Formats: sequence, structure tokens, C-alpha cells
Amino acid sequence: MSLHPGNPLIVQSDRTLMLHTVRAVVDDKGRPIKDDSGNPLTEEHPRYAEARDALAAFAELEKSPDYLHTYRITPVSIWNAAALGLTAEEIRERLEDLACVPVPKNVLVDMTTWLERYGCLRIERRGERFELVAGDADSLAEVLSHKVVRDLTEIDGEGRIWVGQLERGTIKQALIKIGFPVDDRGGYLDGDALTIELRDPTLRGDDFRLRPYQRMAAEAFHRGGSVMGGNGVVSLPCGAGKTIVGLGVMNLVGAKTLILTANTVAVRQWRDEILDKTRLGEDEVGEYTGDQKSVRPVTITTYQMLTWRRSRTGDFEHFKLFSGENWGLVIYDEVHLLPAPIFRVTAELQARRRLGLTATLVREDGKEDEVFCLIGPKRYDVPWKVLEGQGFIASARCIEVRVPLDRPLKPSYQSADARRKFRIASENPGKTRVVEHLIKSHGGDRILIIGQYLDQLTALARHLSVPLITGKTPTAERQKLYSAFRENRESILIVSKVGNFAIDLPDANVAIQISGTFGSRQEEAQRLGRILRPKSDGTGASFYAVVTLGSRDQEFAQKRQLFLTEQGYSYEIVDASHLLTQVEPGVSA
DNA sequence: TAGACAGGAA
DNA sequence: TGAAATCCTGTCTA
Repeated sequence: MSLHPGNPLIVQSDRTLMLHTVRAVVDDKGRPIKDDSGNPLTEEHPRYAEARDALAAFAELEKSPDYLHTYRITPVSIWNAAALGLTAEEIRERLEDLACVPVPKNVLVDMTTWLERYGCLRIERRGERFELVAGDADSLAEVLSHKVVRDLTEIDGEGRIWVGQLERGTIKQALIKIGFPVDDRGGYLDGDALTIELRDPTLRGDDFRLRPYQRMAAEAFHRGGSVMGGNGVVSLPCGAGKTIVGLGVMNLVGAKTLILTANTVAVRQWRDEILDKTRLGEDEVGEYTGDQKSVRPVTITTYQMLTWRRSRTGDFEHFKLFSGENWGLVIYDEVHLLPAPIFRVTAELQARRRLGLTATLVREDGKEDEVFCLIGPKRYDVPWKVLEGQGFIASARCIEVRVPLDRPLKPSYQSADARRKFRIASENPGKTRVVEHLIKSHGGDRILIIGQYLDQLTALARHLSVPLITGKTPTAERQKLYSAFRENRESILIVSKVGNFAIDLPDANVAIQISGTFGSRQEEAQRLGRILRPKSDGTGASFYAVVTLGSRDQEFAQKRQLFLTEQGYSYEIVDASHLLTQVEPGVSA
């Protein structure tokens, strides 16, 4: 091992990892150098970026204040690594190579135990039945000590454990909850065959060409797991062409396909893409929504369609879409949004090939383990910064602008409870002046202002005389504003949470976020995604998060940034106190 | 028969 | 932690 005091990583026995992002600048005698005001000078730690990328494969970033980032090793993070073929030995080597103090033994032991548990239990097909097989007797005994496992299985005279066909998913859910992710080798039903050829929309006769990473993602999925054909998740940034990966997989699988999406706009987009980039005809691609219920060899529907019930206790009337056709592939678009009831159906779908697509596999409800065992492990991802380096997504600067709370609000802020505090700080009117300043410094740019609270957005829209789009804005009105923005008749647009879902929102190169959902990492990533489409002139994009200095707003902003920090983005911090003193000479910072 | 809108669900 | 957005169905209007 290469323990070096200059290394950036500390592994602690509670399985948290502390990563130094910077180090002190020293002179040739090893003494810290200070700047003019007497503060020690710092520089980015030379092994920080390397360490960040190495840890991303098997740990989750938990906190990212300026100097010391905290990661945690969790079972799911280890199992995803295992599914990608990483061994305990390789993880140990990475940790020891980066650590500046010895790695606690218990961490290595825990990590190895978890890693070995992946694949320790297997589901094998025996004719028409499924058997649960264990690599060793101890695991088997441990698993069978749980009532929920005994209830879901049947043990015959020889002590063999049988799983019913419909229980195949349920048992995997139960086992992962007690720490045993199962390697399901039960195989897949092929579904009705359907030839799905890709084509280049411009060069007639040529094959449509996938970008290298899209091809690799589709192939990694198709080859993934111990049974050929595939189930699992592909994770790529917004704007990197996840739909194309879906088409690539459909082409490889070559069977009737059911596609589930988050909303009807996405349904139409999938349909357009399929008709544009494959040789399937109009009559082979169906839309199953409130408007139109046509079931075709390729059918696209929404999660809400499938989870719709007449009343709280009624049946899920559209579930029959799953069983009514012999699907060979089910695609879950935006799999991080998968609603709980869909897990139930998905549990029964373990015999179908399943592809999940997402930009951010993190879920704020902690159901990563359900996605892991019911859809499958992560088969492919690329750090966002890597795609940026290759020019497939625009380069982006992230800037956190801190602005003091307006004086008059301070008393009510101090006496408020935690959640009122967040709301007051989020809606801080001081943010308005920062927004004005940013707009001025981005003359000629296309700016999206994104926020969470309608009152705040309405006030800002009135103040700036800029159009506002919320959930209440009728579709026709939205389309009108979108095209005005697209054609540069409007250069600024204010959007509420519609911006999180509206995939038809036009591209911009500047996004200013003035408030957001508590600590949602996912939302932050989606919003950055709004400006990541590569610009024709190759210029970069800017993402501003405007937060109230020293408030709950600022705390949650840090949580929100975690995912993007993992992906290699770093936030520049700007103190905007001076903006306020400029405008209001009476108020000091 | 299409569009607009209200109401309920999660 | 709570606010906001979505979708589906059914009904009404023209």
C-alpha cells in the first residue's frame, strides 16, 4: 500500500470517506503562504479530481462544503459497483492508494461482505419453475430465518427452495431489504418478434449512427447480467440522447416494446423519434394516453395512465396493458420518477427485458434498492464532465450567488420555525436585485429564471416585465411563449416547477435559479440540464443558484449540489452583498 | 367530434 | 418538513 501523508482521503470506521478538495500552499521550507489579508493560500488538491472519479464508482457523496467532501459507502452503491464488475480487491486498492491514514479493517470487511452477497443467492430456472439457490449454507440459513422469505417460498422434502412465477419479483424485493441482492438467472420471455431497424434520417439507405457512448450503453445493457439479453439502468445527462439509447436497445432486442414515460409530451417525443429514426411505420407505433388508446407493436404510455384508479380503493384499470400483449421489452423513461404502484406491476414483470433510463439515478425517497432489484443494476453511465469534454453537451459554469436577507425580514425569520425559515429565505426580495444585475451582465443571452413559489415568481415577473409560465398557463399560451423565446422575440422567460417536467422548453444558455425544492439533487440536475444542449457557436452556459446568505436556503442549496459535484462540477461562490449596498446606500452588509 | 374545464388522485 | 404540477375522466358547449 502507498500511504502518503499528502494524499487527500481519510476512510473512517463508520464507512464515511473524507476527501480533501484543497491543500495549503507552502513555501520551500514547508510553511504556509498567506495572502495580503493574512489568510492561508490554498489550491485544488492535485489528486482531488482523480479521487472524485474513483469514488463515484462505489460511494455516494453526502456533503460537499468547500474543503472537505464526505462520501458514504452504502450497500446499494457497492452492489451497483459489483454489477459493473468491480471487485473488492480493486476497491481496496483504490482506497489505499488515495488514503493518507490507514484504512480501517472493518470497512474493508463490511465492503467485502456486501460485495460477496451480490450473486451469493441466485434464482435458477428449472423447467417451468424457479429455484432459489445459495452459494453457501450460512446465507441460506440466514435468509430462511426471515418469515417474509419463508412465506414467499416453498421448501420441498429435499430442502430445495421454490419460488412461484409471480413471486419472482416480490422475493427479490424482500431479500434486498434484508441485505441479499439476488442474481436472477431465470431468463426472459422473448416476446413477439419485431424487426426494428435504425435509419439515418438524412442519408437514405444508410444505417442511423449512434454516438459511441450511446452504442456502448445499448450494448452494455444487452450484454449485462448473467443471462444474455438484459435488464438494468442506463444513466446519461439531459440532452445526451437517452431516447437514442432506447432505440438502440429496441434494435438489439427486436421485439414488441412497451415504453413508459413521465408525461404526454414525452410520449409524443418518443413517437416522433421512433418514426424519424427507425423504419417502423405509423401503424406500428401506438400512443396509449387519455387522448388516444391505441395498442400497437410499439406502444408508449405514461406512468399516470397505468396508476390511474377511479377511486382510492378501485382497481388499476389500465394494468391490463402489461399482460394484454406479449412484450419482449419494457422501457422505463426517467426511471427515477417511477411511482410506487408501478413497482408492484414491475415485480410481476420479471420475465420481460427491462431498460431504465435516467439522468440522475438518485431518488429522494430512498427507493434505489427497489429500482436495483426490480429493474436492475446500473449497466452504464458516463460522468457529465466527460461528455462535456467530448463536446456532446455544453460546458457549464455553476455559480452560487449569496445574498443577505432583507433587513425588514430578519425579525420574522429569527422567530420562525424551521420550515417557515426556509420559505422566508427562499423568497428573500433581495434576490430580485441580484437577478437584475445578472440579466444586465448577460445582455444578448437567452435566460431562464426558475423558481418554486408562485407568489415570488409573479412578483418578479411583474417587476421585470417578463412573461411567466406556470402550471396554470394553458398549453396554447405556453407554446406561444416557447416559440417567442425560440425565435428570440423574448430573451427572458420565468418558469415555475413546470420547468422540471416540460421537455419542450426551449434551449437557453443562462439559467438563474431563485428557489427550489428542499434538498432535491435531482431537481438541480434537471435544471442544469436545461442549458446543456451544445451551442452552435460552442460557447459555454452559466447556471446561477441565488441563495440567501447564512440561511436554511443556503444549507439546502448545498444538498442540492451534491449530485452535480459528483459529476465533476464545482460551484464558484459569489458574495452579492455589495449589490445591495449599491442600490440601497442605507443598508450595510 | 373537438375543445375547454372541473374534480379527484397521489 | 410543503408547494406545485401532472394526468385521467367525465361533462358541457358549439
